[in-house]
Amino acid sequence: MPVTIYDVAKEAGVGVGTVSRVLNNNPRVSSETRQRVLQVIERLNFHPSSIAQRLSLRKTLSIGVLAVYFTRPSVVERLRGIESVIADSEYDLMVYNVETPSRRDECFRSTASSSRVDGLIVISLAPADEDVGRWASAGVPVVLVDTLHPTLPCIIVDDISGGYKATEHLIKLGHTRIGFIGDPIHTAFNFRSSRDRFEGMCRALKDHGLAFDPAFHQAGEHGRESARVLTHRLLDLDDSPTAIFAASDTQAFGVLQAAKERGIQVPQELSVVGYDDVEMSEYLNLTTVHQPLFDSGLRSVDLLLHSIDTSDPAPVREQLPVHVIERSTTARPKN
Amino acid sequence: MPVTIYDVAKEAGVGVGTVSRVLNNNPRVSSETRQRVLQVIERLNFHPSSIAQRLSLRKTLSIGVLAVYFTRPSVVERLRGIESVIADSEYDLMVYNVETPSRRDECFRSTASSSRVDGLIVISLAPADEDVGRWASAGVPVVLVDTLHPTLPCIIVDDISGGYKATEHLIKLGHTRIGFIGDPIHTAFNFRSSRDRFEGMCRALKDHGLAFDPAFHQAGEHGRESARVLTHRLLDLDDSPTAIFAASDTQAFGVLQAAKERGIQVPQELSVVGYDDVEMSEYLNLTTVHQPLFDSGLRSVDLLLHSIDTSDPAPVREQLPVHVIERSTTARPKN
DNA sequence: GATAAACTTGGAACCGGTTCCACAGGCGTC
DNA sequence: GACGCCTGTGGAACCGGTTCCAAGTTTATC
Repeated sequence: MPVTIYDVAKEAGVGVGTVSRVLNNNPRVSSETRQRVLQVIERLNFHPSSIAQRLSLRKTLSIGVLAVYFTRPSVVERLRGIESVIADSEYDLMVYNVETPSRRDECFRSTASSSRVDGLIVISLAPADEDVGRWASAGVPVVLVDTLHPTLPCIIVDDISGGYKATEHLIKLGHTRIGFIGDPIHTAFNFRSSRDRFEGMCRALKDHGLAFDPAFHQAGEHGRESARVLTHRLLDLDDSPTAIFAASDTQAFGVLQAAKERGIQVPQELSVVGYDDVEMSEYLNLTTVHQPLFDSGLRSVDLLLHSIDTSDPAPVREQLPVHVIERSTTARPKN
Repeated sequence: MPVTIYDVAKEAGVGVGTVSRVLNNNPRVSSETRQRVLQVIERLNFHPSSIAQRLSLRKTLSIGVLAVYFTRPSVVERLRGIESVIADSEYDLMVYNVETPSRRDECFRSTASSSRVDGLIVISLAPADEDVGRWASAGVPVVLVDTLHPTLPCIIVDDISGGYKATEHLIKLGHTRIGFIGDPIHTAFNFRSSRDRFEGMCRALKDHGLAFDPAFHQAGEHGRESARVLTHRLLDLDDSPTAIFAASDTQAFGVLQAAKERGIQVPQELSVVGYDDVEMSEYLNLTTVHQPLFDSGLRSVDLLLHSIDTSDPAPVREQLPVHVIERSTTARPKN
């Protein structure tokens, strides 16, 4: 039987309004009364029911984060950025992990029904106009990370530019036959990062007057093992690439594995560039494209909190910088 | 201005009780009335306020997870196990990340104040009797993972046995000079896993009649870089170890790095065993002790849900099995 | 000493659900 | 036709806070 504000009021000989004012540091309470109430609160070990507060304030005091595959290193890093801001706020963090389209739809729907969350951050999932409409009519502010929608604030990195820079790095080293390993063009979640990185690669090739051999584009399920298999396919080609750009570090690790299995020296015989700069990349000395994952999470919460406070869903589009980190998996080609 | 149950009741020409009964599939409603109410709900696009439900039911419908360093691969894997069960339940998942003792204390306290969460899972953090008392008096069921308390249900792996098995594996290969790299004896969070793994190691040595050289015990801040430095210290010794057991895979990676820096061949000149079997270990062919991280999360939610439903906080102590996975970082010593 | 202004305070109404109680009406039984 | 039982329904009370309004008290002003 928990202690309520009424118990405190009766015990202190005051009204509930006064107790509430004390709880909320409202200055319109005499310091004498405040002291008395505080003592009773202490003595009865009273803690206000946060559920009742939420109902009364019509705020849920929680922020939802909707992530795909939240165990992937890049997502974890974003989550850490998000958590670091929320921990210092009055909000709680609710995590929804999505691994299937049906679960995604369910989450999109349930977060739009009123009073689940005060705000929502969606990572790497592209909502349909219909979903956006539901959130809008439920009055739930939403910020997107690593994905776009015309009417919502978005935090993105310029994947096209990232792909461009990675490729340019290889071209400047002297590579002309560059392979690509990425996600399938059409994924269940319609991810665009791998596509955009490839697009950036194509532009860089074109700008430097290089042709792209369609056989050099290999796509398969995201993951190390799949990338390993695809790499073997690339290296089986007659005029195989001297460098491979992988759409993620995880996939780059698969490339390195395949090279090792064939006894191919990296970087002497094959250069490899990844994308994300996850923690393990430094350890494995992988040349990769660094993107500010932690910061992307951080900024998304900033935007969201601002959007909640001002109910001003300015469709900001914030683009964070990327740059190539040169380590030891890239070098001039042998000849 | 959201639609409430009163709007629905008025529109359908029934009482609020009837609407509530329809919402909760209470059979004591004539099918004719039910149809009418459902139509109105559909037409007004009514979604019950989950906050109001929570207040009324006196349940928060959410489960808290309190984790230290939730970006560590081993913690992430546990979280994934937890999330997979909660996603199928009626509960929401609230994540609290702890990186400092003061944040830990704040979280311990806030989760104990009533009506924050219906249940709590604590990962790797040892609560004091005082904290346990607060949760008990607030009526919040708690399950511990990877840590112990006499009056709470706990999911643990037997770290002593894990350390024993890892060491025995090395001894059977013929190693007699085995180094250890682990966390400091006293950490801010009083982690016991590293200590226990070392304890298991000592027992294995003793059971096989081997002495342990105190200089072979190196402890430092958890992390790859620190482990790398400590490894150099071990290898600088006159009679340096032929094998090193690291208290975690992350630390084992640091050991491998130091060996590489010295041009020491693994496993020919140095055997290395890790602990956790995180995803990267398979890739790096690290011999390690596998512990069922995903399952530990899974089981903890099972126990917690049971505890919530029956309010029977049976202080179960469930111990999950561990075993050595032999890969290519261990071999017979050179001589 | 009358009046206004400022400061405190109590408590009803409200947030939006759930649940229990009372009651109406239909039906079967003796 | 008196009684009991079952089904369906309305609505008040309740969960535990916040907030607004009215009223009481004190202080300032002339």
